[in-house]
Amino acid sequence: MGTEGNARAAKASTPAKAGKTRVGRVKSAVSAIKSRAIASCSSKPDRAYHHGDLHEALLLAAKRVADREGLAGLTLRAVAREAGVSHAAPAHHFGDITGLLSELAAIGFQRFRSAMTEAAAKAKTAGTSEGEARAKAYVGFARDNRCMFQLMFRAEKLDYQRPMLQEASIQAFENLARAVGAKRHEDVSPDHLTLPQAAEIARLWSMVHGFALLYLDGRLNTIMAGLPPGTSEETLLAAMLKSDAPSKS
Amino acid sequence: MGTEGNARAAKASTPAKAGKTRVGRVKSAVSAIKSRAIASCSSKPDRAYHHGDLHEALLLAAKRVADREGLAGLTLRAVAREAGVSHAAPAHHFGDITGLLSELAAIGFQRFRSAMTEAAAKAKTAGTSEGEARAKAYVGFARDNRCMFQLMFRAEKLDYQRPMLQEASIQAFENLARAVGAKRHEDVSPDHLTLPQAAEIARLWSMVHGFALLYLDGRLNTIMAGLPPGTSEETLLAAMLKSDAPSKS
DNA sequence: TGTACATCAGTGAACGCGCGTTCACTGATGTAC
DNA sequence: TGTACATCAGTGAACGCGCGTTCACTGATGTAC
Repeated sequence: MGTEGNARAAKASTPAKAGKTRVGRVKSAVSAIKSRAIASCSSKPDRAYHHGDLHEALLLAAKRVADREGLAGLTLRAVAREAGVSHAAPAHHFGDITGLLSELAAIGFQRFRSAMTEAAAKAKTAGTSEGEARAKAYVGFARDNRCMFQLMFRAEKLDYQRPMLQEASIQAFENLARAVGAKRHEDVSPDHLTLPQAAEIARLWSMVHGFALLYLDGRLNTIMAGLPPGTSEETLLAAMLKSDAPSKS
Repeated sequence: MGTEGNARAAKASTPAKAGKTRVGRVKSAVSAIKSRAIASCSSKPDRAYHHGDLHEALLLAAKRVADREGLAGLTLRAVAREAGVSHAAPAHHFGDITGLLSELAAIGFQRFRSAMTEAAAKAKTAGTSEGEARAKAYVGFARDNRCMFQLMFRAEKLDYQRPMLQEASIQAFENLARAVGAKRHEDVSPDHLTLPQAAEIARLWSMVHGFALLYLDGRLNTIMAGLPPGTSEETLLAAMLKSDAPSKS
């Protein structure tokens, strides 16, 4: 066992946090982002006193709780129940609820970025619009991972000082910036933006983010109600993207 | 008992209806929307055992609590404390926390709509862009009423079945639809939209809504960090709106 | 090979907290007479 | 004018709930010898 245990050797000298998180402080180091945690449903054999990889199991459990109970039901105790361990166990790994949520959100950002990158790659080979594919993947991720998405963009629940989350979210953003750069046939550096570049990033991001959130909160129903019956959100999204301004370079 | 030693004023006795909310059930009728509740900071004289207008006072208190403590701190007991009444009092007026939040959100939608309408009117007389004025008012409202805005668009906390909230939010939407119609020089009926009309409503709404939320959650900082120091969110918003597609009619 | 030992992941009982809800009660009020 | 009364807004004590946190403890594990 001790699949992660060796990480202990590499004592986390990350200056960010003091000793609250006992186990987790090491595992949540930047490099430790484990996207597999959520993606793969590991079939563990019966576990004994020592779980083996409770850290990952807790993240899986948290995802399940979020999907089932919503964000409000996502507590340390609920996650422990879901994972079948004592309610004090999660605190060992994540310190507190913010630690758990921040790591969960970090994994979410990773998967989010992958979803968009893959969609863009597929569009490229298919010869369709990369930007549109990315936008659809953005909204699709929000739809299929409702709670995860809400969590990722709900600053009050997260600690963006945690390097793991910070890095994951910044990478997702840089991906977006680069995509806009490609669209404009410019070399867009996220660190040095011109106002027109920033405006276009903001415009595309806001548009697709707003659409996703209005959709999740059911506010788009007000629009859908005025359209012919049977029209789907996908149709509306596609029409919206088509009506969007062409990139000016 | 009456340890508070406060005032009384007029009285709002009204016949009863059915339902959980004892007092509130009547007051929360559709027509009873009192935007003054939040707008005016009434300076009541000392009230006695009977408050006079505790219903309104509780809404005022709720707004203050939300501004100070955030959405998570907005509980029936906190509102009661803020208003200086017993913790059981709010249940008399709102039935439960959802009742209080829904009514608060309804008032928010009213003020929200007014803010945009007034901004558009001012722009009209000043000869500047009405649409841009509306968009700036949208984001400005979110900035100045952070928690209220979050509440208004956080479906999980609200009961949109309540007529007061339903009506207020629908009116806000119809206003938006009409504004888009004016921009397109078309007669836009929210009940019968063409797909291009719906797409433009969705595009503008999503854009401005997404911008507001990304701003509130601090996500725009990632963009701002790439711009010359001192650039404000207002500048970015203005640039974004300028880069937006001209309405096609 | 076996044994002794240090490590530490995970347990479970206990604690205090703030919450929503309930309910018998209090007392201010308007109104009927 | 005064009195009696019904109404009901607001009180405050009590209850149960789920939460996070703490901490002494348990026992599986790897390793040194």
